[in-house]
Amino acid sequence: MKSELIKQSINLFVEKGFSATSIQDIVDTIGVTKGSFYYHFKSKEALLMDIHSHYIDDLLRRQNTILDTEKSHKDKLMAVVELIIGDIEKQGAVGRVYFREIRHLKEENAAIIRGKRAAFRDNIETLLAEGIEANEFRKELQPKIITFAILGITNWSYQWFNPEGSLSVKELSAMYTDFILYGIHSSGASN
Amino acid sequence: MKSELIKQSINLFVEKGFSATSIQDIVDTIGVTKGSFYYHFKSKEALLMDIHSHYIDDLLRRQNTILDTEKSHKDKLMAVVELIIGDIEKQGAVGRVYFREIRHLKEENAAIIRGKRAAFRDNIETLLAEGIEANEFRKELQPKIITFAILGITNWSYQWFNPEGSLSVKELSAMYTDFILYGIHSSGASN
Amino acid sequence: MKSELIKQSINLFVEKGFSATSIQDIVDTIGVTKGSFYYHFKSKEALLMDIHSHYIDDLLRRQNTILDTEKSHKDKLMAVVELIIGDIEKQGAVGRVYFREIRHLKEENAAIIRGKRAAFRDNIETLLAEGIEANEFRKELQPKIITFAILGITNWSYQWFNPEGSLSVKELSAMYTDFILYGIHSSGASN
Amino acid sequence: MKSELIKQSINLFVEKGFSATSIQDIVDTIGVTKGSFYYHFKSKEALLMDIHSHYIDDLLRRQNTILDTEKSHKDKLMAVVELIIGDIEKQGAVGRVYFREIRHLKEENAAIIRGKRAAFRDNIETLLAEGIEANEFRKELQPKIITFAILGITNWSYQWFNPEGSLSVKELSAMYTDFILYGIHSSGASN
DNA sequence: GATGAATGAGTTTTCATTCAT
DNA sequence: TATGAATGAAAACTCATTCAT
Repeated sequence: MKSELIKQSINLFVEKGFSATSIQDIVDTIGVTKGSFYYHFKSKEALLMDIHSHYIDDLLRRQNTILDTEKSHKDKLMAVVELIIGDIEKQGAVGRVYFREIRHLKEENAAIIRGKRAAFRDNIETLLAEGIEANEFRKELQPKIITFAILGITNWSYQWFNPEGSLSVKELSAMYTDFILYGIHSSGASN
Repeated sequence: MKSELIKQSINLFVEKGFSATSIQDIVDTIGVTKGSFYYHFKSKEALLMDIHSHYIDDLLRRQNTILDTEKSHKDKLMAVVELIIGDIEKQGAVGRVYFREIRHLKEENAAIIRGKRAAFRDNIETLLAEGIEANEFRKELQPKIITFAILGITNWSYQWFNPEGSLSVKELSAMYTDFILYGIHSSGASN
Repeated sequence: MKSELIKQSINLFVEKGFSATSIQDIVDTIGVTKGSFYYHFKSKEALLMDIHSHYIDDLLRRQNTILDTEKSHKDKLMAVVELIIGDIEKQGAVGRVYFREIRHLKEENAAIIRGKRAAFRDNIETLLAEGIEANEFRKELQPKIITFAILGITNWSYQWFNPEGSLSVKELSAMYTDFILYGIHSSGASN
Repeated sequence: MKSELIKQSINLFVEKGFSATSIQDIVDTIGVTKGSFYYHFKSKEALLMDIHSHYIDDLLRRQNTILDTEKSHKDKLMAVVELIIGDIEKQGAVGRVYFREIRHLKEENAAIIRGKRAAFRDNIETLLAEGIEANEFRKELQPKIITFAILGITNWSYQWFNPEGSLSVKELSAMYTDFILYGIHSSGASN
């Protein structure tokens, strides 16, 4: 029931936004009462924090697995891009909430999430820096800025990409990987 | 006074979000009463629409100037990237509202804005398609998808880039242009 | 209208207690809406503070007048006792709220009221001390403790005394003055 | 466990008031669940009634012992004053609840408690009347009113007296007995 | 142009109580 | 005896909007 509340609230948050979604809206979708909601969550903000925590924790765990498993820096980067974009299929809605609603967490919680977001970003930045060192990526790149560019590409796709359309998640990942790589690869040649 | 209301509301919308900002919050910052607000705006949503309209109209106008003025497709693309990123300096706050709060427009108005957004996007898509045709860009690219990638890079920068930091708007534009070009340019070589 | 809200809320607070009285209860008695209440008061606690402030400020002002006007310490004390008890007639309800509900003020406000209560008490204590000095009252008394005893007598009367019964406010004051005096007067003889 | 619930609830009622204390607050202090509470008490009001009943029954029993044991009316009165004030030490918290929260009993129970309060008061009134008859106290006193004065003195002390301060319960009783006596005693002379 | 007062519908949250296990 | 989950009613408070002046 708690997980049902989370699931439905995510859909509503995507559709109407966090502030514009009322507890009443949420409980109505599964036919329980507001009291029930507050049995499971201390507050509306606590629910939002729950959503954010689970999402980024899961993402970080899988990112670490990739970094431990893949061999070349290029492969690592490709896998991370696929990780983010691949999620649109199963967790697109959560992702949209995650990218959009962090400002409705109270400062204390926002700081925790921002810390984890930074860790996720730092992992990419380090990956780029090491790839440059290893001559896999272009020397003149600034890892920090390129990291933001890559995240812009992947994260923005949550705003427009419909995985049920004619383009699959796999195909989009491939295109974006190609786009990113042949901008940062030390040789400028395409495949 | 109307423009003062717009200016202050933009700041508040950035800080707290549209839903979480009350008319009272807005009028308090300039020391007038709610009645005054309703003399100038029909509703809270009308104010939001006003902000959206001016922003996208201005952007479209400048984009068209670029498309009419610049020569090569490469130069056109570079200028459009600079247009978006350069705006962070003077209109960063409006941009953040524009990217974030469209879902609080009523459907009728949202449709208008979505139309103009699509026009802005289509212009880039067309530019890419023509660039491919003209052999300036790689043949195998899908203009529509690459457009989203480019917009991801530029629009996402509104979320993190601080133009008062050590990196200037000019420098960021240059880096991103380079990053984009040498991923889409038919020759893979960097400058 | 603001004063009407205060008046009715006092009656309800006496009857049901502060916590058990809802804003709805209050506004219902004068047929306005909750919104109106919150236009005039920032919160329920602010209303309670308003009641407390006015009551004690008025009391202190009148106590000071007495201390400045009356001649002997005995007369001053009698007048203060009459002040407190006499108020039951016109402000009995406010007094009952004042004595009972201070713990529902937020700490910040409670401290202010406690300060003024202490001032009122200190004035009596000083009066007693000076009366002892002047040989009007018994030497062995501890002014501080006797002050509490006197306040106990007068304040407790708000809990049981009905000024519309067979005993008038004047008569009660006289009885209590007599009771107090011939316990503290240096001669133990009654009149 | 039942007695533990009573003990902790008394502390909370003193601190926050009956209405402002939730069942959750109570059970949290001893680490059980609300269900447990309702195994032991039919309702929140039943708990309050339990507290009131035990307190006044105990007080009445001890008052009767005093009335049966002590010889002179003066001694009886002194012992009753000591009884009330002495309780601040061991049962100060219950007393504060008892004086303050009677209005949260349902009418049926409030009537029972009011009856017992009246009995306690009547015993003092009778004691005074007999003392007057026996020439121990002043003829012109109205026993009923003086009873309220005495109760005012003693009961009010629950609002300010800290038995852990520099003044002991014994000392306070002595002072108040002296204060009361040499106001009502037929001879006006102090000890 | 601007204000002050009011509204009504809605918001988040609390809480005494119940009950199957 | 005790718990965990749920309820329903009500609480305090907010807020976009209106309107007479």
